[in-house]
Amino acid sequence: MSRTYHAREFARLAGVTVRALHHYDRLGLLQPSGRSDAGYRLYTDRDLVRLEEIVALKFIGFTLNQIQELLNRKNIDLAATLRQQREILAEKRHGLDRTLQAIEQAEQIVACGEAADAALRKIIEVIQVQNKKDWMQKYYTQEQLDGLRKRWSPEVQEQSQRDWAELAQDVEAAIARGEEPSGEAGRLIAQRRQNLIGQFTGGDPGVAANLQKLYTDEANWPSNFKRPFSDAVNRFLCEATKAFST
Amino acid sequence: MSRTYHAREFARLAGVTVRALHHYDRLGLLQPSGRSDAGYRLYTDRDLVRLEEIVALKFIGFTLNQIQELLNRKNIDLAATLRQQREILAEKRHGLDRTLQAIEQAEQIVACGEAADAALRKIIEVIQVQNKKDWMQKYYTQEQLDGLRKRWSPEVQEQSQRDWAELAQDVEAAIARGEEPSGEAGRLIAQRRQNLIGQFTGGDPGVAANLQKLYTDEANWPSNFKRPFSDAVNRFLCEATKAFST
DNA sequence: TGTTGACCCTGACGTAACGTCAGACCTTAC
DNA sequence: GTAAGGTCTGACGTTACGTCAGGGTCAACA
Repeated sequence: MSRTYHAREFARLAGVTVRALHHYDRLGLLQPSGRSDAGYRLYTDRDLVRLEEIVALKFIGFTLNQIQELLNRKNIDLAATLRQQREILAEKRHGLDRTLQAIEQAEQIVACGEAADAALRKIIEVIQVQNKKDWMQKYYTQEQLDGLRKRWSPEVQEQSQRDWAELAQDVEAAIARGEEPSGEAGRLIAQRRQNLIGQFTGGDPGVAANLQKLYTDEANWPSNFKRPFSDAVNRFLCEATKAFST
Repeated sequence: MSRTYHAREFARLAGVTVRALHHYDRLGLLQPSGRSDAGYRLYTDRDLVRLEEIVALKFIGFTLNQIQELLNRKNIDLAATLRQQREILAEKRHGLDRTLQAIEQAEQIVACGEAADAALRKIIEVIQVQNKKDWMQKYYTQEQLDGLRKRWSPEVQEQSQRDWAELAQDVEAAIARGEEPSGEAGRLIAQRRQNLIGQFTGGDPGVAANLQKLYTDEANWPSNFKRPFSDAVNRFLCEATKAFST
């Protein structure tokens, strides 16, 4: 009843190649039930079941090593395995989405008639922004991130970027005019800084604390992370804040 | 003005490793502008521009070989390049989506308390269905596929599958009773077949013609494509159709 | 001057999952 | 007997580097 198959026929049953069968054989992942006198591999229906399991697990993204472990250890928790694999693939898809966004933004720039290197720079920027995001997320709890996402729409974000840039300019101007951080100009600037930070934290002291932690941890910043202010501006801001912290 | 960088420093500027720089050097993808007396690689700001281009192109999914071609050939059509790459990535994401769906269906089966192999078989089934879809799509034009998608909801599809299965059973019964394809039973069956095909084609003669082409092209069917009817049923259907084709 | 520690070099091997020869053997049909 | 088609093993190629291993360089410090 249980007939045997030669390599080619058996391979076609599961939609793989003969060479793949050789490969699985050498790995010990699927060894044929027997050999003919001439040394030909002879597979059976039981082998087919195993091969189909292998194909299925490979399809959902496991490596051959993982499959070997899964199939050897007898009582696999398939539910957990599937969930874990689903999460990994979902993460991958998320990464693809972000890459696609980067390309789309670059295409926009090309469409606007900009030069090629401007578009490539845009991609680099998107990469860096995303790296930055990933890295910053480590500093906040999941709830804080959820709150931030609600509060921090792209428009708000852009406005905030402009506000900070303007603040930086004004600080430079103040320094150029020889103002002291402890003077009236310093007070105004410290206040504006307070407001901007408040906008970001949304009044949440936990977020504020973590922002502080992130900011003072400069030693651990990723290398290609550009610092927001020049040293001089930074010092002025610090001094002003110290002088007028309520 | 234009200072030079040693490997480590230069690598950090673009967020890559020293070993990657060695690699790009050997490939000729990015050769340092100079070497120190001791043989150390010396990179310049111009090298940095190139490295950043490389990183950007790599990020959006090009291989190093492709990048080399792109950067060497001077006037790249970046717009076309980006579009093409976007399409490739979109296709990849689509594949991921389908894999995720397969996992979710398998999880459902596990959640229903079924055994592990039932879940894995489900995955295999999903793979085969998708392969089948991909393969069948080659036989229809884009417009025909659009029309089919509208007409062919999952429910309709399931109903159709049941109808075909029922028809096959009735044919087997007719054969068992010794009925002739040219008899009254054959006429009824030929009519039911006509109706089912009409349901699929939606009356579109182009779709009907391509379905016919697909069906008669059995020699080219993928190997793991299971044929819908047994030979006997198939023959009966053919004869009946021939006898009563209007 | 010698030494330490931080860099740098090249070359060779490893990775994952097979594909692609190359050289040799088996089977079967005409 | 031979020609066609299937099978075997072994070796190298693929991608983008990581990881040693063995050996040189540079700056500072004792």
